[in-house]
Amino acid sequence: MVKGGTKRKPEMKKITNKASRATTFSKRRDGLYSKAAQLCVLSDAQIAILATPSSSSNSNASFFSFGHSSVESVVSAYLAGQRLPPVSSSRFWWDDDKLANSKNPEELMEAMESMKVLMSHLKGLEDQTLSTVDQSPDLDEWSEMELTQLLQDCDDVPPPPPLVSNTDKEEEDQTVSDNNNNNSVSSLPAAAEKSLEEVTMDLDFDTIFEGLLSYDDEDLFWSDDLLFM
Amino acid sequence: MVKGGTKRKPEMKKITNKASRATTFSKRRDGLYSKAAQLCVLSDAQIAILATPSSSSNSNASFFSFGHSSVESVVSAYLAGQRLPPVSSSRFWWDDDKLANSKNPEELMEAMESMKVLMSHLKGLEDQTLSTVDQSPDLDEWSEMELTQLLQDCDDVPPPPPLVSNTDKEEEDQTVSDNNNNNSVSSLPAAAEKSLEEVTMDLDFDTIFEGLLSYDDEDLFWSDDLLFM
DNA sequence: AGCTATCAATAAGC
DNA sequence: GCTTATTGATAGCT
Repeated sequence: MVKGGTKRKPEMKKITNKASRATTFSKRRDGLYSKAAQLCVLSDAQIAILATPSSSSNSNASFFSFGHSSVESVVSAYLAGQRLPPVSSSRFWWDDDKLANSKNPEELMEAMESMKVLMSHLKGLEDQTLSTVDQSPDLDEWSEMELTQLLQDCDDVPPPPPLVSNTDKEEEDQTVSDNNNNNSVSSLPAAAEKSLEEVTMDLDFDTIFEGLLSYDDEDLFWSDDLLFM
Repeated sequence: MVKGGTKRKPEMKKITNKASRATTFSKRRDGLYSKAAQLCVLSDAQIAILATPSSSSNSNASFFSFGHSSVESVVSAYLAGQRLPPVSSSRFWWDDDKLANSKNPEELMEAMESMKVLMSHLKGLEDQTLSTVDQSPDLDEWSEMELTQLLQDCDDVPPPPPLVSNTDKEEEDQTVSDNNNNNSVSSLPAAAEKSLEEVTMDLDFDTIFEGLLSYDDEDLFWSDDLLFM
């Protein structure tokens, strides 16, 4: 039969079939990242994209960053996003209303400490991997090293339970520090059980590269700002 | 003559002509936001995009958010991004290396305070505008109210100068608290001099809507999660 | 800002 | 995952 040609203008509403929805999300997200990468190269811009699939999906949230952004700022934002309960209305715990309204200095200090610890670990992570990154663009190699440390660090960083509001509508919501919760859309401990290749996939660095490299090689341009990747 | 038809496959490298680069950035950014909005509707996903044009451009950074994200988390992230010097390698001041390595409790507390003030003001902003938002989808109306407060708040929030690293290569870099610095890519005080419509443009809420509404009306679907906008 | 010829993204089917 | 007809995005022009 014809392999294409049956394509019709899709209705702009939520795709009911779960498998189709996941496929569409994956395809279109790749397209979105590719577009963003092109825009960055053409216009010398900085772009960051955070994409979280619907909670009924099995895939994890992925983060995309391009331009001048450093690796650790990407990972930092990614990590920070991971610390949320699946259906929280605020994307980062420091956006939480309780924290915004808090008059308790200790609570604020605790939040700041959590952030400091997170950043310190990310900084150490950077120092540890910098030499490998600079000499080779081999993603799998340094991603493995980075992620090993990343996942290790994650267990060491105390999450700030009093700062994360309990979501009103999620009955099965457990504590943030529950490391064995596989139902979480994108908990790091769950991710640790996957192969490192899969985790790298979730970070979508390879998707970014595929998108860029799919362009004709002779047309491809690497600016200094992109070389750190 | 023919109006189209001269299009050729563009080289994937930085566009040298400044005007063309700005045009391309604007067009492709709109396309990117439109794609993101479609992906959100089709796949029930949450997407956030932060796009900063090249520093030689006159246009401001814009932020895009869709899905479950609340308005204030969008504005919060937008505001936070604005507080950076133009060519800083870290996107948010709390990602700064100095802060990450700091052993000074006062410095950390100061950072936390800045963040708290920022969030408190954004919370108050939300309370003030909530009634207007709920009853009407008229963007210009509540955006004007919100932005008036937003710009007011901005002057009240003390920036954290010791926490922002001095960029190595920017000689003309001034202090962050210099409210009259028009060379800043996207300083809020500079934005305040524009009409409120233009500022709203920078926030790109209307672009988002245009993108969605350009679809055939009968095919358009509004989920509950989108109604808050 | 608007137009249209090209070219890229992708929905449906293997 | 791979393929291809179709739809959508957009470069160059005005």
